[in-house]
Parts: sequence; C-alpha cells; structure tokens
Amino acid sequence: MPAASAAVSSDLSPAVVPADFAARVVGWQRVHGRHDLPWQNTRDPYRIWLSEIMLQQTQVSAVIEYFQRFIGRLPTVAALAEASADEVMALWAGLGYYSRARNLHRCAKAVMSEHGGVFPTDPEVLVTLPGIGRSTAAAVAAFSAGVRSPILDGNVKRVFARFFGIHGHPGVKAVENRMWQLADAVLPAKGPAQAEDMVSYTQGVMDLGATVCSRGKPACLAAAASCPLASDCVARREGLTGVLPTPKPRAAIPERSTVMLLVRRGREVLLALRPDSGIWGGLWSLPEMPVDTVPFDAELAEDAALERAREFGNPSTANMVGELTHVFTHFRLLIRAIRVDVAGLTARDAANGPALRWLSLDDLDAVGTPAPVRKLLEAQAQGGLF
DNA sequence: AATGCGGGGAG
DNA sequence: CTCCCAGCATT
Repeated sequence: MPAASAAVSSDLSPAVVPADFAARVVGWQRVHGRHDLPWQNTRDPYRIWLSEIMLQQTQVSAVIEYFQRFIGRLPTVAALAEASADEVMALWAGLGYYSRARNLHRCAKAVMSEHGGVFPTDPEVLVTLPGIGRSTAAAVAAFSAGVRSPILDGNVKRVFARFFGIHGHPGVKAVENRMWQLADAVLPAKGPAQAEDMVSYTQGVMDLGATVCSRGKPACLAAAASCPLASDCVARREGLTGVLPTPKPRAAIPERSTVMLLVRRGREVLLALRPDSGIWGGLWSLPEMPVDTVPFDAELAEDAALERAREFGNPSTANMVGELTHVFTHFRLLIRAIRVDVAGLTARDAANGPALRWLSLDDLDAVGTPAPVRKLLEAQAQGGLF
C-alpha cells in the first residue's frame, strides 16, 4: 500500500507516465467524447472564457441554460464590459459563487482597457486577469488557440488519482502539486498536430472524468474497453476505484461527556430507562449526572454521586471506576463511571417506579442496554475496573 | 496551508 | 444526510 509520501514523490519515471497517455485520451475523445456543448465548436475566447468561469465548481447540466441566456444578451466582451453590474448579476442569479460574476465583469473591462478589446490566449497573460486561475487560463488558451498548457480540475484530479494511484486528498497542497506535475508531463507532444491535439486532449481528459471515470461507479469496472487508460490504471488494477481519489477528511466530530452511576446493591446494579426519543431511546441505561465543572473534577463528582445516590438507598462509598469513549455518527461521547455502593432501602426507593430497576450482574442478558453500558456492566460483573 | 463561497445533483 | 462539481481569491 503506497504511503502518503509516495503521493508526493517527485518520481516521474516513464514507467508510470506512459508516453501515449495523451494520444489515448485524444483518440478516445474524438470518438466517445462530448462534442455538442454550447461552448464547443468555437474558437471565440470570449465564449470559451465565459463557459469556463461558469463551469468553475458548477456542473455542466446547470451551466447550459445560463450560458445560452448570457450569450444571447451579452454576445461579446465589449457588450459585457459596457453592461451594468445589475444586469450581469441578474444574468448570474442562481448560479452561485457570485464573486465569479463580479470578477467576470471586472475581467471584461480589463480586456477592453488593457488589451484593446482583444481577449488574450496566452495563459501567462490570462492568469493575471480577475477570476482566471491557472487551470481556467490553460483551458481558455487550449480551446481558443491550441496552446500547450495543462488544466487541473476535479475531473482531471480524479482520473490522475486513479490512473497513477495517488493517495491523499487532492485539496492537500503536496498532492495537488504532484498532480500539476503529472498534468504537465502527460501533455500531447509538441509538433504540427499540437494545437488540435490540445483541444481534444483538454476536452477529453475532462470528458473521461465526467462520463467514464465517474465518482460513483466508473465504467471500467463493467467494461474495461470503455476507458482508453484502463489497461494500466493503478486503481483499476488494484481495486482502488472505491477509495481513490482520497475523500476530504471529515471534520472532527464534537465530543460530549457524561457521568454514569453504577449504583451497586450487592450483586445488583440500578438501571434507568431512556426516553423513547433521543439517543438510545427505549433502552435501559445507567443513571446519569450533570457535569457542571470544567475541567472534570473526580472528587467533586464522587461527592455529587454520593448525594445523588440517596434517592436509591443508603450510600456508603463512591469511586471513579474508569472512563470510556463511545463514537456515534455525529459526536463522540466520553463516559465516566462512578460506582456507588448502597445498602438497605429508603422510602424513596425509586427502583419501584417504571423508569428504574435493579438488575443482577449475573443476568445481564435480561435487558437491552447500549453497547458502552454493556461494557461497564460486564466489567462490574467481573469485579474489576475496566 | 486552510477557508469561504453556493446552488444543485448523486449516492 | 454527505460529498462533490470545468476553482479562485483571500487570509
């Protein structure tokens, strides 16, 4: 299993970067790729740029209508530059990421004032314009002028992660850097066919990610012939399409804590019935105490436990017997357990009520208890801590 | 290096 | 419900 360091190695040996990578993608695109999207079949950098901005973090299906409407109303960069901010924002409304629209407007004005109204096709120039980053600059340059410059969007990251077996979330800088390195290394060869190949390759590597090397069930699993890269794709060979690309690490789930009472009367322990709604609804658990000191103070808690246990009998001793953590889907619960030994019965022996009962430690299977409570009870049954 | 930005679709 | 989508700008 490749270590994390493998994902960021700088090794670009030919063995892992097939010389015909781009050629395979190009050939596949011309037969199986998408050819009829509204921003294809043009070399107009304005239309290509507009589509690329709209497509940032936005799916193709959502963009199509917005693109048609926008072009219908503002068909040239000059028209966009002259339009009011209100009109631009109205055309964008509903697409999200509205800074894209503000930058779009600023960019059009900059093209008019700084580039004589001629949209640049040099990636190094494009990337200086508002809202155009490295990948968008490369896409505009490739589609409008066949410039040999790599894109790296979500589709490409997925294809690369799988084909090269790159572990680690692509949002991590080192992983992304590695992918940029590869994106440059696999580009179509320089030469007479470069411009047309760049158009097909740039479109193809995105089409591949969108239609074949999809996130859910990549088509290669059903039919290897559906992907031109299947024959030496690391993820396909090693059965890793389900784990690559590495998903974004989940946010740390919050931790809550509680104190549970192990109220002992000889071999018996007191259980409390949970309400039907909420966590562990309807299960028998242990009586709990509010935790009102931060940080937790064991001696205070033991004193409070002694006081609390007067409801259940005559308490003699209270001792922390341990703690354990139980992980739920949306939070982590730290459970501290305090054993309180009681003797005799009081007038308020609430165990006679419906929500409390005594249970023999020799008969744990008699009731349904949450897994962590079961662990506490089993430890009690064996007489020790846990 | 990590976050905010956003509405929508897929699983 | 979570994750992701033809990313970029800002901190």
